[in-house]
Amino acid sequence: MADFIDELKWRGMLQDMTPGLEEHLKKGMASAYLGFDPTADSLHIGHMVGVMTLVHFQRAGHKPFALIGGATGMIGDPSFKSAERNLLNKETLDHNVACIQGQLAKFLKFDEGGANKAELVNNYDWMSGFSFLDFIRDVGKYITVNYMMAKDSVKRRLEEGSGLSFTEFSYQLIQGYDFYHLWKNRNCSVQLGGSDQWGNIVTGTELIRKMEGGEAYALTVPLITKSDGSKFGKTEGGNVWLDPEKTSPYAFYQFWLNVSDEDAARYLRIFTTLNRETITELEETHQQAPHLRALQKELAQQVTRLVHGDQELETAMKASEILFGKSSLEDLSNLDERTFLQVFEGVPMLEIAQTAFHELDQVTDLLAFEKFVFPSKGEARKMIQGGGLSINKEKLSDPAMGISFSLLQGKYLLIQKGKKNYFIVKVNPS
RNA sequence: GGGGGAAUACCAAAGCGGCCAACUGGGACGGACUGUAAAUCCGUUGACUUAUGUCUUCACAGGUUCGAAUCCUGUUUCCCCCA
Repeated sequence: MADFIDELKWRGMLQDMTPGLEEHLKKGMASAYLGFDPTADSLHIGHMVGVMTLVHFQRAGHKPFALIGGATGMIGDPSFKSAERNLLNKETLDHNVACIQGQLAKFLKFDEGGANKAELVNNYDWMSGFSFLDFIRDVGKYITVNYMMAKDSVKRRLEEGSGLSFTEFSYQLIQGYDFYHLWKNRNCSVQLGGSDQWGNIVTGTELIRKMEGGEAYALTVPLITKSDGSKFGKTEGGNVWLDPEKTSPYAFYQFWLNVSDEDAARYLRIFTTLNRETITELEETHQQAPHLRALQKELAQQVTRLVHGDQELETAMKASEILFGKSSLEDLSNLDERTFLQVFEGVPMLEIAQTAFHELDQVTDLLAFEKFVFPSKGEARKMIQGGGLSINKEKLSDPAMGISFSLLQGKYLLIQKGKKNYFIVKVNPS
């Protein structure tokens, strides 16, 4: 069985750790936790680094806890104060917790894991009944304000002069208490987290030592970066979510496929469980034939399969093939309607009555119809003249041409603006 | 409070009476090339349109002129210098 620390090291996932952690883990099965904020009903790929850290922890024979910040998520928003809103919020949180748990189950073994099966805990369970007075007396007493203010996260805010509410200031104490609670009740001796969590985590180990003289450890993973300096995990459309409703498996697959060469090798180490030899091999393959993009393909397939399963991966690959491969009108015609709709799921679709459709004179009339593809005929014309428009995969050359395209499945037209922008026109009989 | 300067399209920045819908760079969007990449090259970038046309723009409101983004007056905002 792989050694957790070694594993993280070669994967480039080890930022920092407290002394003694390595020895501690060598003694036998240990437990660690990592927190997620239930701010939405889905995780996004930024969370996956944390998830994978837990995965490696479990694969190394240890017991992972995924902590959902039900309590911290609740106090995070000061506008939810009234009892009524609070209750509503609780429902949302429950919903979010349930969704996130479902997603985590794809990565971690919750049921069949045996002694080191994963567990989900929610800090709402132990924080909700904790009175403020009890908290500041039993917990706050052990940590000095001086200590808390020395944290980078706090220091920076003070220096910026942007202000820091007491609530935000106390956050590290609450997170510290979570660690204490799990250490005390669940024998959880390690907290994992992103490098930005170092200060909060260490407050926890400090609390454990002060309150009970106990020993606990911290380990952080580096922030995921992109080689061009832009923020990881964002596309023009926003976050890349794990929820297929929010980010289609196709878009998800495409995200990974489009990762730069430099990033691909790193991401392969971080986001997949492929072993060292396999990755090294892929890197060599890539070196010899970079245009084949072996790294990206493997990365996209691995991660999409992990998150969405084989079925969805297959559809995503098929869709990519049709959208970007050298597909023709013939290939399109050969698709059955179900596959067609699946491939073009999420593509804007305009429904148009047959009578109205036949009244259109030129292509530009169609393209500017209800401002669907273009806001004006002028723009449509310019795009056609620039050679940037295809219908049913066949490039248009004359802006003044009439409409004489064969409808796919007798009712669809596939309009393509540029390389990646698709639109579908559906002609309805009647 | 006194003196000087500036406001131009998504951003930056030319233009200083007609040749200006406005140079140029960036960005954005297309095309070629390619690896659905990078780099490079090309095109488009006020609106409607395709006629060698119309309309709306150069802080805002007026004025001079056949004609102004360009000159004059007032207003607003910003910058610099002196108190």
